[in-house]
Amino acid sequence: MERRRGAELEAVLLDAAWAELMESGYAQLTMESVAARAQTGKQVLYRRWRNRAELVIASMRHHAGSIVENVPDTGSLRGDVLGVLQQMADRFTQLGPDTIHGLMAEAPDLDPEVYSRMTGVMAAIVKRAAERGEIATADVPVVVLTAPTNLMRHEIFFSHSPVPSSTVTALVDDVFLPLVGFSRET
Amino acid sequence: MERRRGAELEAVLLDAAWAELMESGYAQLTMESVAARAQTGKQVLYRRWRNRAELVIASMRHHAGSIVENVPDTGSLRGDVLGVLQQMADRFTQLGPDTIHGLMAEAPDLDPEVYSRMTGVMAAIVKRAAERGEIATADVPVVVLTAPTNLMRHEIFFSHSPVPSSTVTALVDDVFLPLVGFSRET
DNA sequence: CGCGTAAGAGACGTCACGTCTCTAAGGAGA
DNA sequence: TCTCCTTAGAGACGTGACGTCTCTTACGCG
Repeated sequence: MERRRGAELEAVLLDAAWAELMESGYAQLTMESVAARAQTGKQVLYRRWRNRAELVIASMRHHAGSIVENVPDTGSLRGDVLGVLQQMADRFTQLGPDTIHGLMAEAPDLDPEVYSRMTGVMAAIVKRAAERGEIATADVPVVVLTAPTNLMRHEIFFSHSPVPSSTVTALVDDVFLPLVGFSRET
Repeated sequence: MERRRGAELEAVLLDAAWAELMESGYAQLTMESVAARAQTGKQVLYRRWRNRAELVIASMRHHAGSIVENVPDTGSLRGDVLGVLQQMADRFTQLGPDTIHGLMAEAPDLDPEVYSRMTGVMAAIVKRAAERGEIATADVPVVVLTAPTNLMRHEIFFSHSPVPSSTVTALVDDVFLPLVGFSRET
């Protein structure tokens, strides 16, 4: 019997967790079920992660890169913001609300850094827009900068169904753009 | 031994659940602990609520009335919106994030109605403001109407500490009022 | 005054948790 | 090539809470 080790084994574990998550959802995912799917023992999991939440978070990170490394650059402010929000929507509707809520409940110390990340992304987008002259200034209150991503996150968390794209465009056109003094033409 | 019944007993149960929630938090609250505190058996709880989440929600409703029944009327748009947001903040910082997240995770069908409720509250406030002439029109996109309360809810859920009042005022002054075309004087 | 509903109490089976223990694989070093 | 040491693979184990069931007994209703 080939015995897996190190990084190879770890990848198998994370894949097993991801598969379990996609197939049965967070509530059904147990350390036992992941171990069984990976054809190993629970101890192998507990050696690496302290609990279910950490395992699942690691598996999410393993499975998909971060939005931060993939900031859209469409050439227009509107396009960029839509791109970011759409990425968030896609990312999380894949998971479903029960995973999100479960994780929140079990991982009290889920990086606050994760949330502030989006602030940086939005700041970059706004800066570019200002340089292009689309808007007057990149000097925008933080609360405005984070409004679209926060509202998006709110939708994701509280709507029990995938976020419709009409909501995404409304967030951009009726909330964000007006706030940064972007006058709509068309 | 006096045997409690009906509404009297129910109140005792809800109070016990609330006390347990305040004292130990949602994670520590078990059907057993509530039953013990109320000096009764688990069956009495299960006869009324299907699970922990339903019990806790009932206990929250029992303990504090709804914001809807208490819409602020300060005479100014700004004051009214601040009032609503502050009520939300107070309400939920009392509970703590673990209760919120726990409930979300365990009560998948937590009334969507609960969220849309706030839309009505905000609509009423805006309507009054329009009638007073503070703003040009009460015809505001839903996404704008719900922006402040949704952002507030977002803060409550994701900040692990009480929401500072500076955030509350920023939401009103930098996001909501500009969106409804309220020009700040001072 | 007798009946029926539900309170009070707790036993019970189940499930997943997280810990522990044991055997054996297979890489590193001599 | 042999030995040692880490750790994979497997599963037993104790614990805690769940939600169900059962039993006795209080008490409101007719």
